Amino acid sequence: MSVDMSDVLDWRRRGMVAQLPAALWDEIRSACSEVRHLPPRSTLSETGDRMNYSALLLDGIMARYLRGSSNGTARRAMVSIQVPGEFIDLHGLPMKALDHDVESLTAAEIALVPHAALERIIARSSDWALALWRLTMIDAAIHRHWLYRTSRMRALASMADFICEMHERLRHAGEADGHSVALPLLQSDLAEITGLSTVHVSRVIRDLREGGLCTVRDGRAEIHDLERLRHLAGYDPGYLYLPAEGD
Amino acid sequence: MSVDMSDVLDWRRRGMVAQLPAALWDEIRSACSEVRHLPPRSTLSETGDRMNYSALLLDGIMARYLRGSSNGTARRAMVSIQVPGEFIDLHGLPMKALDHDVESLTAAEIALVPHAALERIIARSSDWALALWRLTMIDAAIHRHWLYRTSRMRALASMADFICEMHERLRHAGEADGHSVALPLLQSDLAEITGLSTVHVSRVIRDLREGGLCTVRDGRAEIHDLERLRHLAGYDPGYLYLPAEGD
DNA sequence: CGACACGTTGAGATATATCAAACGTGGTGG
DNA sequence: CCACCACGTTTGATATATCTCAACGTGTCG
Repeated sequence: MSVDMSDVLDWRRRGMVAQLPAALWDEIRSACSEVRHLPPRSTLSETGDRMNYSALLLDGIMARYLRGSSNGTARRAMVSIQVPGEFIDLHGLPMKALDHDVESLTAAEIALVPHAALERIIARSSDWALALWRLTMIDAAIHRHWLYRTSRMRALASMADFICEMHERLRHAGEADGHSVALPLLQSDLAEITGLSTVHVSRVIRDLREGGLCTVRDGRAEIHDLERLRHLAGYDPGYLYLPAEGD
Repeated sequence: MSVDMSDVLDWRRRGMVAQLPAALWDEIRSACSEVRHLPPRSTLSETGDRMNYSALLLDGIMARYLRGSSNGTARRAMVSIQVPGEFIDLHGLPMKALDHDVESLTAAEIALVPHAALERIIARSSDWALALWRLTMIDAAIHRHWLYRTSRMRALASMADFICEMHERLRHAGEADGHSVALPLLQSDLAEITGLSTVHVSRVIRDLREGGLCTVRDGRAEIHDLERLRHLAGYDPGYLYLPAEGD
C-alpha cells in the first residue's frame, strides 16, 4: 500500500500542507500509493476524467486550465496554479469528475493518494475532514481573488498582483530566497493567467522593469521594490490564509 | 434549538440542496436555529467576519463581493451569486473567517445553521461530510467558469453566458417557467458580474435583444432563442454538476 | 549552420471605458 | 392632479487600454 520509505520519508513538509495536523500528515504520507515524476508540459488529467486518487505536488509547478468551448477560436484560461506543498486536485475527492485539465509547467514530482485511503482518513476524524476541506476552500478563495484580478484590474496591476501572489506562495513553500523567486513561466503562461495577449505581457513586464519594481526574466522574478509592487497591485495576502509569520 | 415547525416544514427542497441525501437534509433542517428575513440590498456579513453559522438561501437572490483594496478607485467585483436552494457561505464552516462580503440583492429569506450543529453532522457520517464538501466544490467550479468568462470572453458572449447560467440554475431551483426567468438584477449588478461598465451592459443587452436572442428587462430575462444564445456563449452547463434531467 | 522557440518592437485596429446629457417612470408631496 | 425628484436606463461623442498582425532579435540545440 505504501511506497518505498526512502522516497516517502524525505518529503519536506512545507507550503500548504504544513498547516495540517501532524497526525493527519503522517496518515496521508503512509496512504500514498505512488510517487510519480512528470516531464514538463505534460497532462496529468483532463476534463471529464473520473479520479480515484488525488495528487500532492512535491516539486515543480502545475496548472489547471479551462478550455474554450467547442465554439471556436477562444484560447484556454489558466484558472489555478499549484506550487510545492499543495494538493493539485483534492477537490476530486468529493467531486470525482473533473471540470478542467491539469498539466505540469515544469518537470514535477507528485505523490498520489488513493481516494479510498482519503475516505478512510476523513471517516476516522471529522477534524481531519475539515482540515482537508479547508485546503480546498483556500483554493476557492484564490479563485475569487483571480476573478477580481481579471475583472477589475489593469494589465500592469494584474501582473504585479500575480507576482506578489507567487512571491508569497513560493516563499511559503520555501522556494524564494530573499526578493528573488523562481517563476519558471513563459510569457505565454503569464498571458493565460492574466488574460492578456503575449505581446502585452511582454510590454507590461518591461514597464515593471523600467519602473524599478521587478525584473521577470529567465524563469525568475527579481523583486526590486516589494513595497511599491504591492502598492501598485493593492495587494493584501489575506485570501491565502497563510499562518502568521514565525509560526 | 430548532425553530417553529410551521416555518421549517414548508421549506421546499429544491435547487442545490435537493442533491443531498434525505437523512442529511432532515438533520440540517432540524439543526436550523433561525429563519431570517433580509431586506433588499442589505449586508449579511463582511470581509474578516468570523462566522459561527452558515446560511441556506430559501428565497431571493444574494451575492458575494470582493472589495477593491484600500488602494483607490477600483470598484468591487461580484464573485458569486446565490439562488434559492444553495448554501451562501458553507465554506465558512472549514474557513471561519470570510474573505468577502455577502449581501442580498432582493428581499431574501435565509435559514441559519449553527456550525456546532454542522460539525456534529459531519462527525456522524463522513458521507455527509463529503456531500456538504461537494456543494462547496461546485461553488469553486462556478468560480472557475466565471474566471474563464471574465478573462476570455467578449462582452456579448459574457452576458449570454451569464444568462445561460442563471437560466440553468434558476430553472433547477424551480424559478423559471419556460423560457422566461426572473432575473431581478439592475444593469449595475450585471456590470459587477461581467466586469463591464454599466453603459456597455446597456448596449450589450440591447444587442442581445435586437439579435432576437433574449430580452432582459424589468428584472426578467425573456429567452427567445436558447439554442442560439448558448451557441453564442459556447455554453456547456457541465460545470454546474446538476443531476441528470428527469431525476 | 540552420531551425526552432521565445521574446521584443512598431503600426494600426478595435472593443470597451468614460463623460455628459437626455429620457422614462414610479413615487411623493404640495 | 400636477410638479417634481430620484433612480435606472439609453444614447452619443470621444478617449484609451489592449489586441492583432507582422517583422525582427536572440539564444539554444541538433
